[in-house]
Amino acid sequence: MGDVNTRKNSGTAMPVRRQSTTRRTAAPASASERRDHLVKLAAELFARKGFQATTVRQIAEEAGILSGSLYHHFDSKETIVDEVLTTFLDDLVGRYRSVLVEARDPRETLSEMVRIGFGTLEPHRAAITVMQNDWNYLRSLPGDRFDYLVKVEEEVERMWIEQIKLGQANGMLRPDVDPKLTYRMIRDTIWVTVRWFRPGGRLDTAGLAEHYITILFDGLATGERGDRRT
Amino acid sequence: MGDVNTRKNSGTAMPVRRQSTTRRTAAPASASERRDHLVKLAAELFARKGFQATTVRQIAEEAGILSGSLYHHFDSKETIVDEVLTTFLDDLVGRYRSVLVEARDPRETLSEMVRIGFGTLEPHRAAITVMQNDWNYLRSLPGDRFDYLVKVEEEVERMWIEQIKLGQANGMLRPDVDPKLTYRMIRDTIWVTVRWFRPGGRLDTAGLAEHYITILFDGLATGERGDRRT
DNA sequence: GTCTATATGAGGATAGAC
DNA sequence: GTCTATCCTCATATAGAC
Repeated sequence: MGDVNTRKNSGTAMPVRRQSTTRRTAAPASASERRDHLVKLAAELFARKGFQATTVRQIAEEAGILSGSLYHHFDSKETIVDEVLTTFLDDLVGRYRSVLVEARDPRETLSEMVRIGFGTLEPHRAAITVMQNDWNYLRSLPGDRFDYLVKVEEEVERMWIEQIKLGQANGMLRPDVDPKLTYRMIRDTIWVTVRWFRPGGRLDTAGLAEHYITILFDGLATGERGDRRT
Repeated sequence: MGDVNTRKNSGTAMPVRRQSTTRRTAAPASASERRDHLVKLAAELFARKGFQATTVRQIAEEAGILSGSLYHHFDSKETIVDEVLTTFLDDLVGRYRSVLVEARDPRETLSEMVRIGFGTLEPHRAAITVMQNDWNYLRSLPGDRFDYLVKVEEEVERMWIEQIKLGQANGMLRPDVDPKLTYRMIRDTIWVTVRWFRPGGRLDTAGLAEHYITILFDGLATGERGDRRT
């Protein structure tokens, strides 16, 4: 104990930050890279088997070391999953923000946000999976370590809902849908895709995004209520 | 061991059945009821904490007995979760089938299927949650015990896709969306709702269903591409 | 930075008394 | 049908040598 271990939870309110590790002197970088590599390996295992079902022994084995050695890099298994999630969330929120500062019309902004969501699927597949499957469990752990999950979630929700309301206010979106409910459906639809999305399938994430945007804005119906069967 | 324990996995191909317990003689029914009650308690815990994070001791405690006593009713923790899931899936598939035999126009049938999905949210909230969160883990267990999850999943997928294709064939649904992809989006949107749906909120499940059906068929857009910003 | 060795605890499951 | 008592395994984490 007492090593390079805990890299996070220095913040309090705005939890999404980090990524630029605050490198002290002219550090060798390899330490950080090694750590990142371990986190990646762990993330894959967490995604495949679930956080709890993944043992530190398995993580170590994957890295070609013994479980005890892992504790030179991390002070606990929780710290690892913590880093998996914050890395993803930092990236996600950063992307959202950069779209929002450009402030186009709400429909275009919302489409862009959908594209961002699907766009994170590939680089952050493991993290998203962990978030989906282990959210409840992590939130149920004693302590406030994973409170930031809810914080980030709330910030993202505000971003989406604001755009939806803007769209309704200027007449581009139908006024009779509930903004919050609509947001949740969009959100869920995007993230849950990690369950079945595999790179190299018929559609890439960009294709997925456009497909979804089409249905979302224009609906499945053609307008015809006819039935000519054939 | 060697009791009333294993109640399932007698079948091979068509996995969804059971519920009518094949009561041998004129059994007291309370045995079955007791068992069902225990399954319900366990389901709630599984849903809240995750299958693995839930210990048999917790389940027993919830029931006011000791963990050893649980093994009078079930031969393993897996058997319990198994029963949680099959109970739900039996009901779900049964409901789908009864809609499909009535064969109305595809749009109406699809709407009805959406209603069914949301309709299971309340009675089967715990089971659906478990299925969402622990699917990967259960599937990763050694043995073929949970293979039926995939079997049922495939059957349900066929039902949906057939209706979507019918709708496209007779001109009611836009032909330029991918049926399988569309099905998945619908499916995911419905089930993932268990994450946040709580009975007694602003909308009941029927309201949720109508809200979603509206968006799904008619889309979010009004047609106007204008911006009057008020 | 990794190893060996091990503390420490918890979990699933069993046997047999009541 | 439940309890007591307990087995066995496997988990996270630690201490200190190399």
